[in-house]
Amino acid sequence: MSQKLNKIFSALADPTRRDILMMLLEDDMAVTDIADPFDISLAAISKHLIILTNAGLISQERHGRVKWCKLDTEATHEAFIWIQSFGKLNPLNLDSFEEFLEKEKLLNRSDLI
Amino acid sequence: MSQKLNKIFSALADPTRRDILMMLLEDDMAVTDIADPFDISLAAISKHLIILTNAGLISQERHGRVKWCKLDTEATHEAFIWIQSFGKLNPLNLDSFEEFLEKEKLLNRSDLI
DNA sequence: CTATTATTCAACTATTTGGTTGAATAAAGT
DNA sequence: ACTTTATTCAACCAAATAGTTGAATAATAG
Repeated sequence: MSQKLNKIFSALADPTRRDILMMLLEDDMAVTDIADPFDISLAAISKHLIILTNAGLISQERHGRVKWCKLDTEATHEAFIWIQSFGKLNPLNLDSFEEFLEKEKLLNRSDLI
Repeated sequence: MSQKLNKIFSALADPTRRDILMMLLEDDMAVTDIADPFDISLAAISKHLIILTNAGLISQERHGRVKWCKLDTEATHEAFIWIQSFGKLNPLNLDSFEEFLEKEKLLNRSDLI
């Protein structure tokens, strides 16, 4: 469990990997398509995807020569309940990620860097 | 915001730091007392505390020569809502961390390593 | 069969991380 | 004043991380 949380949180610690997860919120994607918007090599993206897979945050399935990546919410759930255990939190009932982003923009504008 | 999440998640990625946070759930503590149960140097613990502070996960307040550390749930909250934005999660209503741990033991015993 | 496309491997590099030790600072206790 | 206690600083080290490039593998298309 500790090992698993290590992997989950260090996977989430990288902004490229968080971006990838957000892209996968919209739809499952192939490795090359995931790499497209980024300015780093395909090999680097491939490594990120392996890290996300080992953390259980995504799963990959090969179909022919294309490897499809999809979100796997189970690990996310695990991190979620770990954090929630700290209590004193206000769980939100957001219907969508867009709503979340909007609130972030309004509340934390100073913080965007 | 991205910067802040980088710091929060990489702070949470280290098991020593997560242990420290769990200790602080019980009560505020001085640096030396936090270091006591660990097998690493006081200087190493001091560094961990600086990382937790920079991530906003704890706050430190000096009283005389003793520096008291306390949980700061705001940053935790931020990570929480980020993760929650992935949806498809089952927020739990745990009354205590003990209850959380018990469930973890029962459900994930295979996973303790 | 050959070329193209999708993905990963291998070797390498620079930077970051988590640890060490010994010295430094700062506040209290005697 | 001197000693002890609490914490951090500085310099160092080993291992991990995120990136690179070029070659390798594997499946599809022509």
